[in-house]
Parts: sequence; structure tokens; C-alpha cells
Amino acid sequence: MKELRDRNGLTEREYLASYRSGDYVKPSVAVDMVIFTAMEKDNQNYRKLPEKELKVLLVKRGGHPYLGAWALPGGFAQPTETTEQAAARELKEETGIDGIYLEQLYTFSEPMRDPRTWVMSCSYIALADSSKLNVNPGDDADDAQWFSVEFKENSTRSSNINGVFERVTGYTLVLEGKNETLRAKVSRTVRRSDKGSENSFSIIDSGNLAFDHAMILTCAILRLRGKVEYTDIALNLVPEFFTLTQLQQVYEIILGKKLIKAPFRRKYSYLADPTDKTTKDEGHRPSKLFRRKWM
Amino acid sequence: MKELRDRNGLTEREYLASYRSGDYVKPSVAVDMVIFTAMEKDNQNYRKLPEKELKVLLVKRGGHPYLGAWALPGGFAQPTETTEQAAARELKEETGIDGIYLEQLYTFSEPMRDPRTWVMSCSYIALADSSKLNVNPGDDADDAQWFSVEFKENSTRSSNINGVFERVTGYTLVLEGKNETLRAKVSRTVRRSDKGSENSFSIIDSGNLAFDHAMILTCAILRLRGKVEYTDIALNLVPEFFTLTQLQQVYEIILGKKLIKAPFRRKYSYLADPTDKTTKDEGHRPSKLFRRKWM
DNA sequence: CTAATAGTGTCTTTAAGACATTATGAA
DNA sequence: TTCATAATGTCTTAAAGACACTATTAG
Repeated sequence: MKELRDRNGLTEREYLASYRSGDYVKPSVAVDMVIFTAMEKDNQNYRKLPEKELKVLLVKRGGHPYLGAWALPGGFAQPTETTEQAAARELKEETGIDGIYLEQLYTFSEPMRDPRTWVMSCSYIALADSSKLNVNPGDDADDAQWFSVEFKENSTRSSNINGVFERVTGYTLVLEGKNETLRAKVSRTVRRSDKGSENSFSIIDSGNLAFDHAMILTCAILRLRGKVEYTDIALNLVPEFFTLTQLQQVYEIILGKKLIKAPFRRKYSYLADPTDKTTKDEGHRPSKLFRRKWM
Repeated sequence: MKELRDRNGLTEREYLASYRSGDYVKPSVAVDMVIFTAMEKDNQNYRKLPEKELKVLLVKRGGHPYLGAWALPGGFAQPTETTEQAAARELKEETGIDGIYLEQLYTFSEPMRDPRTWVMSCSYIALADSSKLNVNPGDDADDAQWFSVEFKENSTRSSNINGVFERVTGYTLVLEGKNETLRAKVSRTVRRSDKGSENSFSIIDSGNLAFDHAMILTCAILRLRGKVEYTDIALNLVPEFFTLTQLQQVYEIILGKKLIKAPFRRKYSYLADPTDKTTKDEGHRPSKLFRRKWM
């Protein structure tokens, strides 16, 4: 088994010793992160619960290309680590955030997505409860800021001509930072015929987001919306001890709609273990605190 | 806007003109495909419907490394195309298959996954109804063969010590080719603590599958199982005109279990439009033929 | 007491699971 | 006529949607 020889008469050991990389053009592989958190707005009324908002972390580009535009935090993959490890490392370096949930999103590979050279982006979703965050930007970023996320599906158009079915869905993204509001538009096209199938995003208006990051962000929100209904992913956006109402708020900001309390609890309370702690000092009936149920 | 200058006083145009790539090590990016089809077994009894099997296409490695082992078909991404286009191109070149459903699966980036050098694999799932297939291997493959797929989840073990929750699930893969049976074992580990979350596959026994392809294949089957229940992905494994029983068989081989007819039809017939065609010459009552409903 | 949320009960509607029954065509 | 599948009906069980009602706290 060890002594198999290839067409040139080489064993595997000999082949590897003589192997030289670098005769082909290779891409750079960037790792970009869509870091979401659920942040509470300031509260005005001592009785009322604070509202939550979905936030995403963007960094201001400090160099070309897209100088001055807002970008997802990220960096380049290195040969000693997986892309996931690279994401964790960059997260730590660029923002100081450590030890949070990471999930690979998609690899974007449009050849012209970076004007410098051939750069693929292996993108990740990162989720953190806002108590873990003390963002201190360093390195490549002039500025890092949490933007609130408003996401809307605003139109769908289907056609079916000559056996080619096409559906185009438009999405609007409104990101509100401290002093700036970014508005991006992205569309998603599904095209099918008996000669294949195609599913692609395209940017209608980047809204001052760098590269194809409006697309990556759209993709991330759609993923989050999809997975929140059938996984425990939402628990990553809630502190260690949380109330079911807080969990419901997280579902609401991800799905972009209000949910009804009783059925929400019936459906999702299986994710949580009751503890004997309760909230207090809230001007209304205290609430039982739960924690993640390990499953 | 056009005349922003960076810290070195360069405009974007000047920066791009002076930009030189190649000062960092870059990975090669392979595109590997898990090509599934639903194939009918030979029929013995003229009255009975043929049974279906899930098959995957593997090619025998004609060179080092893993000479003689079986591998997923694939190739290297090129700078003029997206990875999806690369997948479609390789599919055509290596197997002659054209115009079928492609979906990005995952990017595998374990630094040592290829003994030659740093190679990431951007993997794709391809689905084709068996009527579209006339596989003629070329190029890099001594042989290409359809292997039947049997996939079992065979054990799950959970622990929760010192605030670190861990769940390990074992999977067995049995791939039966013309003269060979490959048996691989893969495990999936989910590990979580307040200091982060990790989700990784590892190969226990590669079963003579090259590289980390046992892992990629496992990942592909899990994806397929997950998506079949809430998308129309199964329609890609059925011919243009199909009976609801054929569609049910596709669900059964993907999920690895029998389904009950009436509830299956209630749940999934919304995917299909009835036509006025029927099957015939089958030794029993003819069946209405359906086609994909465009949605 | 009041204003707010917590937590639960219940009625309705919808979907899933499990079978059973009738329909139909080729040999 | 027979065998095997097609197609649908129905009973049961479980879950989702909608809303109402009671409980409990800080001020």
C-alpha cells in the first residue's frame, strides 16, 4: 500500500518531496465577519422593559480601496490556521471580542470583488450577547461602530419565459450608526431551466459599504432568519441568565416582527432551563431567569 | 469623493496602480463536488416499481497523493471565474455532466488537509436526475464510478463538565461501488462554554477516501437531509415528469427511512403541478405525472 | 392603588401520523 | 381475475395562532 508508484514511477514520499507549489495563480483568502449583537435601547420609563435592536459591527476603511467606506471586520487567512481560527483571531485583534459563537456563512468569489487582486472572502457570522462586548478597535480600522440593522424584503418578481424560470427578490438594508445612516439595496436572483440552476446575489446600491459587503450582510441576515426558527442559535444573543421575554425579543428583532407570547413560550421554552433566580427592581412582577439547556 | 487620499497621500487610482500582490503566502483553492443522483435498481417483477438508491460519484485518484484512493471530483479555482463557475466547468470537463443544480456546501480549510501544500476546498453539492447522466471520465481520473450511499448516525455522547458542554455524534458511511465497498467513520463534535463555541468534524476512518473527503461527504448528506424537509431541493433528483411516488422515494433515500403515503402527499404535493400525462405499461393502475411548480 | 410585565388557560385552526378503503390497468 | 400501485378518506394526536385572564412587583 505504501509503495504505490504514479505514472512517473514515484512513490508518494518521492512525489511530495519533488512537489512544488506556486506554478498556478492563487487567490488571497480574506475572512470577513458579520458580528451581530442584540443591544438594549436606553429606557425612559422605570416600569417598561427596554426595547432591543439588532446591531452589526462595521469598521471604517482606513486605507484604499474604499477608503472611508464602512466594511465588515476581517483579515487574511494564514497557512497555519483554519478560516474559523483566522476569524477568531481577527475578531480578537480588531475588536477585542473573544470566545463567541462563530459560524461559516459563505465563500464569496466573484473575481472582481476586490479591485486590487483576486481575493475570495470566506465569511463568518459571529453572535455575541451585548454584555461580552467592549469593542476597542485597533490595527487597520480608523473607527469601529455598532450600526442598528433594519432589513426589509421589498419586492419579488417572477417570470417564466421559454422554459426559463426567474425570480428576483429585492432587499433593503438600513444601517444606522452614530452619525451616519447607510442604505443599501441588494437583489437575489433564482434562475432555473432544464439546463441548470443559478442562485446569485447582486448589489443594486452598496450604500457606502465597502466591497460586496452589502451582499454578505444580506446573506447573513437571511441565514439568521432561517436558522432562528429551527435551531438554538438565538441563545447566543442573550446573556447567560435571561428571561423568556428577552429571548422572545431576540426572535422579534431577527425576524423583524412581533410574536405572541404564549405560543412563543410553548414553542421555544424547551431551549431553556429554569433557574431559581428571578429579576428584580423592575417596577412590575419579577420574571424567572433561565439559562441555556444543553442539548 | 474620488480624490480621497490615504496615509501615504495616494488616491485610490494611484494606490491600485502601485499595489502589488504576492507578498503573502496564499492558499490554493480547490473546488470539490459531491454529486448525488437517485438511481433506480434493476427491476425483477414487472408489477413492482423499481427501488431507488442514493448514489454519489467518486473518481479514482490517478496520481499522488492518495494514489488509488477514491475522491470527490474537483479541480482548482481560476481567477477568471467564481467557485460556482469553476464547479460547473470541472463537472463538465471531468464527467460530461452539464447544467445541473449546484449549491455551495462549505469551505474546508484545515491547514494539513492536503499533504502537498496549503489547499482549501470550497465544496459544492450537485444534484442530477439520473436521466441527465452519461458519465465519461476524462483528464485526471483513471476511473469514475457511482457508489451507492448508506449513511447512519450511530452514536451520540454528551457531557457537561466544568461548564464545558460537549456532544460527539458518530456517523458511518458505507459506499458500495462495482467491485469495492468503502466504509468511513466521521464524528462531529459540538463544544460550548462561556468562552466560545466550536463545531467540528473529524475523520475516524477515511475508508480509502482521499483527503478529508469522508468529512465533506458526511457534511453534504447532513445538509441534504436538513434541506429536503423545508425546501424544494428534492425536485432536482427527479426527472422533468415524475409521479408523487417517485418524489416520495427520493425523500426516503435521502432521509434513510420509509414515509407514509397520505401525509407525504399532503405535505409535499404543493411542490408539484399536475399534468395531463400519466404513466403506463406498469402492470398496475397508472399514475398521474407531475412537474416542478415554479415558485 | 396603578401601571407594567409574568405566567397560564383555553378555544380555534391547521398540520402530522397512522391506517383503511376504493380505483385501475397489464398480464 | 389477480396483483400491485394510485388516490383519497378519516380518525387521532399534536402543534400553532389568537386572545383573555390572573399574579405580582416598585413606586
